[in-house]
Amino acid sequence: MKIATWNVNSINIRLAQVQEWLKGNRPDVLCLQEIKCVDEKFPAAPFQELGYQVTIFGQPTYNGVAILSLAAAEDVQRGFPGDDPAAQRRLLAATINGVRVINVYVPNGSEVGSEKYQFKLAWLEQLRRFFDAHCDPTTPLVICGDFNIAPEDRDVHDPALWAGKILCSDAERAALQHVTDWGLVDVFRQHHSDAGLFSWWDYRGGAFPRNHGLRIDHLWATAPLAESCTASWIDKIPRALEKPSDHAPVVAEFAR
DNA sequence: ATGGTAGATACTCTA
Repeated sequence: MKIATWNVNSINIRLAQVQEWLKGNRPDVLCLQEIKCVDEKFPAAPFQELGYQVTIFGQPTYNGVAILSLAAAEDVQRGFPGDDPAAQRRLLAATINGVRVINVYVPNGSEVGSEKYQFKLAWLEQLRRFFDAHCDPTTPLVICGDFNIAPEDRDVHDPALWAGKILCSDAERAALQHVTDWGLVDVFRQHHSDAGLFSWWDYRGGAFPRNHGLRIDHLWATAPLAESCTASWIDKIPRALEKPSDHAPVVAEFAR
C-alpha cells in the first residue's frame, strides 16, 4: 500500500500536474492540502477517470483538504468532532483498506507570537485531544499532510537563520512532539537520517535551485503500521516543473 | 530590515 501527501496550493491550478503524477506513481491514497476551492469546484471527474475515489472537505479561497483513494473511503470524518460549521477546513479522515488515514493541513502560524501562531498551537493541542478521544495507537493509522513544522534542525537548510522563527520555533516543535508522543513514528526518518532533505521551498528568492528548503510535510504512523513501512521518499520532480506547487509530494510504501 | 512569489478574490459584468 502506497500512501502519499501533497500540498498542491490550488487543485485547479495544479490539476494537470496531479493527474500526471497519479499516472506515474499510482498511490493507493493521495492526501491533498490547500485545495483552495469549495467542494463543488473540485475537479473530481478527472481523478475518477483515473480510478480514484474523491473525498473532499473544501472551503472558499483558503485551506481545504481532500483524499483520493483507489479503494473506498469509509467512516469519513470532516474536521474535528463538534467543530463549528464555519471552522477552517484542515482535517479529513477516512478508513481505506483497513488503515485510518488522517489528512491534515496544520495552520501556518504567520509569525511567532502572533494571533495566528496561538491558533496554530491551540489547533495542535486539539489534534492531540482528538487522538486521545477517538484513535487507538495499537491499530494501523497514518496521519499525513502539511504540518508547517520542521521537527528538527536537520530538517532546515540553515538552522541558524531559522532558529526561533515560524515553522521552527521551540513551542511549535514541542506542540508537534506532544501530538506524536501519543504513539506516532515519522516513517520518512525510519529510512533517511541525512540533513538537507526537504519537502517545501519558498517561491521567492530561488530557494528550490539552491535547495533552501524545509521538511514540513510528513507521514507519521502508529507502530503496527510503521513497522510495515518498506520505503519513504520525497519526490522533487514536480517541484521543478513550470508553475509548481511550493511543496513536493511525500510518499510511504507499506507491505500490507 | 525589507522584499521577494503565487493563488483566490473583488470588482464588474451577465444572467
